[in-house]
Amino acid sequence: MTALRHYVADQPRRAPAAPHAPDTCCDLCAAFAVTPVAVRSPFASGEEIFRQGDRATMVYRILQGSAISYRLLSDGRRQVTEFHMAGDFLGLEAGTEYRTTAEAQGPVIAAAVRRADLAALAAENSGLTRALWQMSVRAFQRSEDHALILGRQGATERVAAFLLDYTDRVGAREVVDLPMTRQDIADHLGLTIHTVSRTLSQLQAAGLIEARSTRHVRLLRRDRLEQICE
Amino acid sequence: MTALRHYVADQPRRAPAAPHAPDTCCDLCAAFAVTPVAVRSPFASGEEIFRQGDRATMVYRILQGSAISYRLLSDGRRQVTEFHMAGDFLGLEAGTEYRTTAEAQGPVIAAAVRRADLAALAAENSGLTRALWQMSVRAFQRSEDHALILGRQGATERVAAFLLDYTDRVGAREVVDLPMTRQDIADHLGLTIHTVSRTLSQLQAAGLIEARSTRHVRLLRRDRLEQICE
DNA sequence: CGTACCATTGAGTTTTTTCAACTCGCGTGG
DNA sequence: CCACGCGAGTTGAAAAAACTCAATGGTACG
Repeated sequence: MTALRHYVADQPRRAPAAPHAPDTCCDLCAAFAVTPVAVRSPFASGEEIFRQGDRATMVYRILQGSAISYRLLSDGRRQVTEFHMAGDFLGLEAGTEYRTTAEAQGPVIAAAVRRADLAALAAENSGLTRALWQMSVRAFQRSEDHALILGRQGATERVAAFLLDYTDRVGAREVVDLPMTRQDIADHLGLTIHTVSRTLSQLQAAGLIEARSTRHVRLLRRDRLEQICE
Repeated sequence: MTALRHYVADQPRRAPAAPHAPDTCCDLCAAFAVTPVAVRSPFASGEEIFRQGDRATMVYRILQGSAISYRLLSDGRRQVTEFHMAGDFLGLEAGTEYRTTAEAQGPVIAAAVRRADLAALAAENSGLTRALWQMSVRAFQRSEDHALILGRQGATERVAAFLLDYTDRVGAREVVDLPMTRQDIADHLGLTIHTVSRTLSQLQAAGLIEARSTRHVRLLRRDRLEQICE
């Protein structure tokens, strides 16, 4: 699996809207290259990478596949905080405990580093420290954007924003493969599966998107989708 | 532990006037003590401390008074991201631009430090760097908690969570002074002023709170409020 | 083929918003 | 001193948005 790690290790990722600058990634990527890596991967589809409330001992980087992070209320309501893809780091923002559960959405290959090792490295490497800080700031900014959507936008705006954000992050121009279920999208956008489905149907009826299958969407009128988000 | 009391789940509490935020604060506080401080304060009530989109040149620390941070959509919808009180830092979120507008809610006295100076200090002081990182992580965690509320909780749960969070943060036992308007609360919770008002009335009718005046609330049944938040 | 799971769609209900009226407290100026 | 007006807050009734319940459709997989 070391080989696999090299396979995606220095892939520069992420396009326009997602603020994932290459420079901040480098020192972290380097850390993943040099420190003793304890890999628990591959994770099976649906397997938990870590769980909300667990002691946060490891930081992961997804090399292949995608994952989903969520939090649960006691009555089962779920808030999906983020969809992760190859290149993303997981578990960085934690204090002593993971605040979300991270679950593989299909087979996932991930590299792992002990938080303690990362901390030790960071103590000597100011670039790494900076990178860690930057990652937290980015996560904060994404979360704040998300809160704005959840607090103040309607269903159509939420779905449009999701489609744009996700396509940007995977670097897709037009056709997107959505590895998550409608339920996952709903739990991310604070809606029900029904509202998401209806909204997608309406967007298609309006000619803004084309659903080639349930998991493949084509954005026909990106401009108008952006307009919807204001 | 499943989530609830999640609003500020494991935030360290802040004391009212003397915010001795333990480890993370000290180095930052020290930075405010030693660097050339360019104070623009006092800010008049309603005055903007900085504005969304401005180049982020300064970091502030509130010494007296309270402030509110918000973001605006193009059509005027507003999302209040945070209520700030004495001891809080503003503008740390560290892009090149401020992502929110911060506004004084009444006369505010604040200390200010140039971001550049802070960065220079951080380059030599690893404790400060760590503190900066910690602040970002905290902000992220608060924002994630907020997103959970906005995405998955109803009006009563939102208002209850707000009351509990705010009283905790000011360190109030029972009676809280709310320096913000109903509109501010509504824009924080993703509701309308009407729903906030109605919900507070219902909580009072149910005997969970007592509204001594519109800006003074007494929490009679903290246990049941916590229960509402699950 | 049949089963299981996901997704879509319709109908009715609940929650929240919108619209509108009215109250309250407070400061100003007659 | 009191009337007035203004901003903030409350409350009722109607409308809109999203949710729940229920049924149907589609696809993958054994």
